[in-house]
Amino acid sequence: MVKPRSRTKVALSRSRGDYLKALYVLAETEPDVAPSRLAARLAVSAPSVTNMLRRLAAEGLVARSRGAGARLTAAGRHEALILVRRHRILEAFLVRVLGLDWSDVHEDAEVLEHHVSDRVLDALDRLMAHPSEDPHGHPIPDRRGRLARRALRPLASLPRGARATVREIRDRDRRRMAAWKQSGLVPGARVRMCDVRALDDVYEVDVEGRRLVTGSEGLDGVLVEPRREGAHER
Amino acid sequence: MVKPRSRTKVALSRSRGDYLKALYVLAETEPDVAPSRLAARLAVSAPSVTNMLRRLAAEGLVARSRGAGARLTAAGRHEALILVRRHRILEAFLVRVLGLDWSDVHEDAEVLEHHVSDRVLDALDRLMAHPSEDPHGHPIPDRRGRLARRALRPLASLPRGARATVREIRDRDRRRMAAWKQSGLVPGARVRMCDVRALDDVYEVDVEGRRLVTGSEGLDGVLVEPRREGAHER
DNA sequence: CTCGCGAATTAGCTGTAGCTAATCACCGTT
DNA sequence: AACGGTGATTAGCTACAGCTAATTCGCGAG
Repeated sequence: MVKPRSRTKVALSRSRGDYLKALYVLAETEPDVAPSRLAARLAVSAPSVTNMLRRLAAEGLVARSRGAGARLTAAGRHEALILVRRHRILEAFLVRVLGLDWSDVHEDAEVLEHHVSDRVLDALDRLMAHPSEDPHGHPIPDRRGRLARRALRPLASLPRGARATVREIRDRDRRRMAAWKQSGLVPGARVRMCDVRALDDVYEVDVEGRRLVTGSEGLDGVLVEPRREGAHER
Repeated sequence: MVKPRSRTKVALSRSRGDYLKALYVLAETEPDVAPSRLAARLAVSAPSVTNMLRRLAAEGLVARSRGAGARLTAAGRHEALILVRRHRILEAFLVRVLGLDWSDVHEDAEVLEHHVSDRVLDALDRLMAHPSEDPHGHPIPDRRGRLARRALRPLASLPRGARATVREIRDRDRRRMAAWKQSGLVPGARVRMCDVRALDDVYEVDVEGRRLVTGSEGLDGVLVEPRREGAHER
């Protein structure tokens, strides 16, 4: 097909981008990403990972030190963030403009992020007046790939009685996402941790007035920003 | 990568779709499309065309009779029309919603038509209240691939003094398209053929009150619908 | 210090879709 | 009827990105 130029600004292939994004995401929990983790996340075989990492390393996008997995270089991280930006702008568009379901737009954005031109992306961004967050509450990196960093904590980590506001929903499974949406756990929702029984792994959370009782697994991926006591009660 | 299943509804690859669309368009001037014409239009080599036609024939999308070029089967024509529908809906979106330039959206639509899901396409269509034409005046096939056929004629074929309304702008070159836009030759524009000097290949056309003098080449691709004399003067 | 296990890598294939170079086929002249 | 030229096809390669099977590496246990 067409020749994908070397160093120049010619947009990576679908696969390359997916690897970079996965490296970016997985690096959050562990900076050195093992090939096996990449293979699992991308649903490809281990040899495929080895191969692709070799290519990406040759292009200066990832660094590999023997025995210590792979990590993004500055250039690689930049590429990843550009893709994250595209993804989130697209998700915002799909939900806010096209009215598609919040919990269901990931796949479409995943495909389109690799194919939409900068011109179209900018137009989408403009149409929405440059949103700062996607529909799941994730901040959108700016045009240069800079990301506002926020101090959020898992909902399950709130002490009994604490109030907070849901800020981000992190998950790749639309079924769980749909369930959260159902129970009101959406960005902006105000919550209060009513009861924590860590031994039984049971959490009782007040979500905008409705009572949610669930195990910690059912809260995994919901990030909140604690609210001061005495702030305006809803 | 992923396995592109056989007969089932799994959307053709980028290349396959491009061949089908080219066959569809080229068949308008000559039903049997010679491989060389395909090669020229798609900017690929002759052997590549032979190869791809073999594959498409094996899938029942094109028919090849020795010595007589290729033509779409009913199935192939349907696929082509579905792509045409996607393309035109996308162009309409890019212009009407995103405000991109009329003469400049072809390339983006060309890429996106292969990657947008039906769900998103339908949402775009809905957002625009199911447009019947794209920004160049081309009718949009319906969901089943049926296309309203219209009787239009080339602007250059109008006799001296005839009045008409521009309906379609057919061209793949954005420079020419931009030039037409500049001179007012856009779908809906009312024109009158003031003078034809066929020998010198000079045409003088009144476009919404402005005088345009050009050779026939400068009008090629502008299709009009003649207006009755005595219809309401502008 | 060696063994074995699991993770990583190498070897070698598959499929898509492009390419060039070489060959073949048909058609109109002479 | 033979010849040449245009255009189509075959042969054989390249690149990407995946795969399985086989091999190697590194590290902890004995």
